[in-house]
Amino acid sequence: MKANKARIIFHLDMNSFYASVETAYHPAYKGKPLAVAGNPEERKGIIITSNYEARAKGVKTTMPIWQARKLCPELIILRPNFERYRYASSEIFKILNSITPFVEPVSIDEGYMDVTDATSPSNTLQLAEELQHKIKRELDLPCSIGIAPNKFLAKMASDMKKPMGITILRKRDIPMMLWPLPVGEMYGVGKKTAEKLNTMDIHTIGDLAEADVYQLKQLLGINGERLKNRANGIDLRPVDPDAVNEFKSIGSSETLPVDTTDANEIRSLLTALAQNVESRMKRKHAAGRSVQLTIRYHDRSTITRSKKLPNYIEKKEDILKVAFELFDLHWNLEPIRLLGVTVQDIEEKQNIAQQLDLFTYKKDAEKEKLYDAIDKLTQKFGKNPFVEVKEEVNQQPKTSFQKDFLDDYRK
DNA sequence: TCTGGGGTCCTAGGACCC
DNA sequence: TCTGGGGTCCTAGGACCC
Repeated sequence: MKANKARIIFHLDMNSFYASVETAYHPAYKGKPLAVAGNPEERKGIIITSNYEARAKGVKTTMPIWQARKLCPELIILRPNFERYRYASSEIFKILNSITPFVEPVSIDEGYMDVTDATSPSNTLQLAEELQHKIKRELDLPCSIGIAPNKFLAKMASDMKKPMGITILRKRDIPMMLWPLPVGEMYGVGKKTAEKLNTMDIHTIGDLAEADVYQLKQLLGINGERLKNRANGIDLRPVDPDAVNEFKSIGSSETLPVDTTDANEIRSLLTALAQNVESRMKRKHAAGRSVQLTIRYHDRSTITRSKKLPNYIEKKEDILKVAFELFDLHWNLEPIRLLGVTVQDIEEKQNIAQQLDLFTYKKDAEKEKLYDAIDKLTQKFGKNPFVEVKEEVNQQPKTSFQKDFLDDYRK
């Protein structure tokens, strides 16, 4: 990236994605109010996505189904079909990648592209139109595209015209297009932050742009400064195609059909959650060093309890052992609404091969071999690299001496 | 008659070490 | 008889986003 060249960033946002995919599969639903929702027999029966016809009747995401039906009796409600959405998503990103390798997926239905070197400024709008039409033509899916010199402005721009909109937001457009918006509509400002900003008499993005940075930092910490910069159109984050692979946690949670205190039910749900986490970790060739348990009680109060482990783990049994341990330690015996299991501090296995090789196979023969090696190397180097931890070798090399030892041991 | 499930990032306090 | 200051790691919770 040439430093002096202004970037051209696209933010592409699929319009009511799940609902649009369903309509593409069932053309007969076109033009009718439609929503994708969980099981209406259970309380997870809430609206996940609705199309524009349904939104016009007041149907909104997270609304319970019974409420949506009241607002819109003719609403077509479908169960989610995630394989379908994942497949559509991968087809979309194939199209984006055919234009430039600088594509950063942010979620299943949204991504950034750095097209600086894939187009010239005079052809940018045409490129966006072609892209939008191609996705519509080939997949029958509508999207909106924001075009701007950075990610934040592109994100705000893609939100301005929906569905099937294309919006250009240049630096010079900021005072007219961005500043009049309520501060709560800014990406990164939720309900709580908006309330806090209101106490500083900041109501629009323009107010935020000229607010005192020290006061903002007092109110919001480091985020205060960042938000002020964004409001002024400053955002230097690069489009990072690898970001999608740098996940840090994998978790699974589920709301029970009814609150429970039944030990068997709890055990079997935790087992299923651990199983789910294991298989997704396997798919991503990952292992993790920390397990977190989430308990949501009948009154929706939620606690999280976690434990950092000496080793990377990947197996269901290992995850489950820690989850049960945390559960026994922290459950207050109140009825439970939701349980969750998450593995954190995740690494791809190829990056932790050394530790897995050396430290998780430490049992028995492997351990003997290791101790022999330590003895031998202690003589060779004149000191024991693990002098303080000989009985507990489950740790990463910290000193260059320990690292040398590992390198030598692996030969 | 209510509010899912998947994530990321930041903050703050306590333990521990120097 | 009293007790600094900095740094890192771990844990829990909160805010936000899709």
